[in-house]
Parts: sequence; C-alpha cells; structure tokens
Amino acid sequence: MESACVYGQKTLINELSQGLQMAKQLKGNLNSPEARDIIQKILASYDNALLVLKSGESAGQREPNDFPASSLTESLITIASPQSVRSEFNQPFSNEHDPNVVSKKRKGSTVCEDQVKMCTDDGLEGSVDDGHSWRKYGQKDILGAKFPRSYYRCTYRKAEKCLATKQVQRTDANPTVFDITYKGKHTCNHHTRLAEPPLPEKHEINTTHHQQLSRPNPGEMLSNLRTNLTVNTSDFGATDPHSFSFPLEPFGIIEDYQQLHLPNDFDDELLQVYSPPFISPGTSDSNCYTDWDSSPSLNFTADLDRDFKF
DNA sequence: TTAATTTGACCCAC
DNA sequence: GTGGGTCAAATTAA
Repeated sequence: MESACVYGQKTLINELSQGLQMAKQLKGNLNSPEARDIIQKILASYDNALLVLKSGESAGQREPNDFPASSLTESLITIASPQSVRSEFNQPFSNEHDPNVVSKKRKGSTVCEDQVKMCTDDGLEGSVDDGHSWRKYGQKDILGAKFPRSYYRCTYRKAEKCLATKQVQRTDANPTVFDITYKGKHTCNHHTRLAEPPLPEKHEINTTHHQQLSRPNPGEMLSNLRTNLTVNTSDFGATDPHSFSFPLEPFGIIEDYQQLHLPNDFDDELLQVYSPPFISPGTSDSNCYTDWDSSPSLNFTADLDRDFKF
C-alpha cells in the first residue's frame, strides 16, 4: 500500500519533471517576450510543485496520498495548524507561535486564529484575496523580517461589528509568498465568493475524517493534470503577459473535491471547511496548494479549455 | 464626496 | 525599554 503510494508520488514528480522539460523546450521555440514570460510562469509553477513534492518526500512525514483536496489553481497556499505554524521556507513568521519566542499578544485577545501561506503569481499583496472585504489599518516593520507586516480588519467592522482581522506578511525567502494570519471570525454577511477562512476549531475535526476527505491520490491528481492542464498559446500576442494562469474557479474546486471520490458521508459542512479559502477574481493568475499538517500537498485544478495541452 | 490607504503615535505585554 | 498591535489624522484614490 505504502509502496504504491510512494510510487505514485514518484510518478507525479517524474511527470512534473517531464512537463518542466517540455515547457523549457517550448520556451526555446517561442520568441515573443510575452510567451517567454508566460512560460517562465509555467516553469515557476512546476518548480513549486516539485519543491513541494520533493520536500514532502524527503521529510518522509506523509504518505503521498496524503495530499489534501485543494487546488493548485491560483496561489500557493499552505494552511498551518494554529499550534504548528512553521514555514516550509524556513523562516519565522509569527512569534506568537514559536514556543521559544515570547509573545506580546495583548491580554484578552483570545480570538480564534489560523494561518495560511499564499503565493501570489504577481507578487502583489493586493492579490491576496480570500473572498472577504478587508480594510488595511496598519503596517509595522517586524523585527527580523525584511518586509513589514500589514494589518487588515473587516471592512464591515463598524457596520456589522465584524471583528475579523488578518495579518499579511511577505516572507523573506520568497517575496511572492505571504504568510497570513486570520484572527477572529467573520460575523458579517459579505462573503464575496468563498467560505470562511480556515479557523482553528475547524482543524480539530477528527483525523480520520480529515484524511478521508482530503487525500486525493497522486495518480488522480496526475490524471487531472494531464486531462485539464492546458496552456493557450494561440493568442500570446494579445494576452496580458501576466494573465496566464491555472485558472481559479472556486466552485471548480468544490467539483474537484467531488472528483476525488469522497466518501458518501462527506457532508457539506466539511466540504466548506476544507475548501481552499483564498480565491478571488483579482488573483486568478497564480497557483495554489494547500497544506494540512504542515506537509506539502498539491493538486491541480483544471477546468481549462485552452488549446495547448501537456 | 466618500472610501481606502498610509503612517506616526500610542497602548499593552513582556 | 522593546516590540507587536491598534488608533486615528492625513493623504490618496475612486
């Protein structure tokens, strides 16, 4: 069983590697700057996927079929459990979660909290959108961090007394990757497209169920990748150089979950709980993965109807 | 005109 | 005293 899973992961790595090589070949054949830019994004996406997979493999912390049913669609997303916040990029993020660092969190701020890691394709903080409307209320330089931390609160804080806040910080190692900490729960009714961000209590779902619902096997992932991951090369000249994407379709993601042969007793609530939260119309040109239990995971979402197929 | 962002100051925990 | 988090006035954008 386990060996089969390992085989599946190796296969996935091999296939991704092949795709990487193909993309490189394509890069050599296309001369337009736009095409090169787009292909560079393909390469970056593959690199990310390989990095994630290989890191998981080397760490040996997780079986290959432990990949959650997330989508590698627009952004690179990692969801860390509240107590185990650790960047796979090996850099500190929130001292609050480091047992070796004293927290200076204000008294009484016992709101629920959760963290995710997101990679935006354009590297813009504004691309980080989770379906909620946020208003920036502060920015601070953080000790030991290259980039300042931004503080956001719900736009409807006053109108609906919604106390949800989030902190967004660009990681040192990879400026296109953001560590995001959510604090508090949205009490407003202004979701634009998605369910709530993952909240701590939602991570407490029993492990068995968790694994059942979130572990597509690599073979299926690869199959989906082959079937659906396409790149339109027919209109390079007319396309915004930054518009290439593994398109992000929130409800497509839900469909992906369903494609993963989830158990029949998989209920809607849990489906929402494990739906990737960071999807927005404004950030539709990067890729994402979701990581449960601080382990790498990968899934390609793909309802692309492009011309080019790997 | 209104809403959002910026930024320095302030508050609080350590 | 230091550093993280928040406030609120000033500025900018829509």
